[in-house]
Amino acid sequence: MKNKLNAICQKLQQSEYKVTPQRQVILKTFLEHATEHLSAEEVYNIVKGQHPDIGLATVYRTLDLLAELDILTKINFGDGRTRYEMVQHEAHHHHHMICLGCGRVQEFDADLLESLENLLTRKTGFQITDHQLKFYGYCRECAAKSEDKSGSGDI
Amino acid sequence: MKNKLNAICQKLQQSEYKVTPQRQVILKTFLEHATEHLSAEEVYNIVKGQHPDIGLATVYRTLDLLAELDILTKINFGDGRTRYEMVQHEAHHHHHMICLGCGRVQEFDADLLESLENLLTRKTGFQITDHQLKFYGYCRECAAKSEDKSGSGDI
DNA sequence: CTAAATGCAAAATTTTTGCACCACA
DNA sequence: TGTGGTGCAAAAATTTTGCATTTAG
Repeated sequence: MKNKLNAICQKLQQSEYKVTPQRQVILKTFLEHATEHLSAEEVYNIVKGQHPDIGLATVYRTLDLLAELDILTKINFGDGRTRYEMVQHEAHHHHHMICLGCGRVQEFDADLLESLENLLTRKTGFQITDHQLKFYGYCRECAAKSEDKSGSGDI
Repeated sequence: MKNKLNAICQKLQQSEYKVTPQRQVILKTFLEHATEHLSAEEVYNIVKGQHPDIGLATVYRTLDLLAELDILTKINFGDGRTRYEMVQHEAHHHHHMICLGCGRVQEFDADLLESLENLLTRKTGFQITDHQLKFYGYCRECAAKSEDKSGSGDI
């Protein structure tokens, strides 16, 4: 974990950006919440614990910067705020299953898209650098609940 | 096209919603801009031509309603506003290729995800009702442009 | 030392809400 | 005719920006 933080700080320095304590704390937050998809405000609240007088604007600016540097990715689950997660370059592509019942977001891995990407590039000339796949539906628990009601659709 | 509008209006009536002129004009807008991905404000500006004293709030409320009824889908391309497009139940699932150079959004069809969905449901119990796949990269034109610069990465 | 980064507060944007009035069914 | 829908304006929520001050390199 420390390694990763250092690696990213080096990346910052090499890009002529300064490694400020604020930026470090924000990065640490993402490393320590690797499974979550934090919004700017959530990051802000977590970070205030370790760096009480940080400003929300700094959080926004840092998230923007880190996304620009391909250290974070923006994601949007449709809840009105932009969320961020660390890019895992080594790891397999992972995607999201968003439960329409309880709103929980599960992840799964899949590299099955690569052949599709190649096909698309051949057919359209579009050079793909990244993809994002989301499945919407109902998680096991919510699916079980709505079976009780044996309804034919929305409540 | 008229058929489709009528079908949707019936769906509204059956759900005990009223078919107001505002709702009709908004629906017509989506039928006439089938290839675009309109935001609330864009819809509002288009619709004001035919119904000058419509309110932006009504547009938001109508888009919400239509999304709830599964007539529209919300999409988010990361430009800070929610966009909408008509759901095409008969048609194949289509997805988006978003150019990071010029921002244009192309579409493509693919049903290749179905086997993946089945696998996931078997493994996780997650009942999938919909999916969304986005490819990010560079369209043919932008890819050609950046080849000139023969750069090794970001500018 | 100096350009970049920060904090604060104000502004800009997008979306939601309260309420009196209107109109579809 | 009555309830759901609408317009307006105000509020809420999220994100961006200007500027004086601080700080990393």
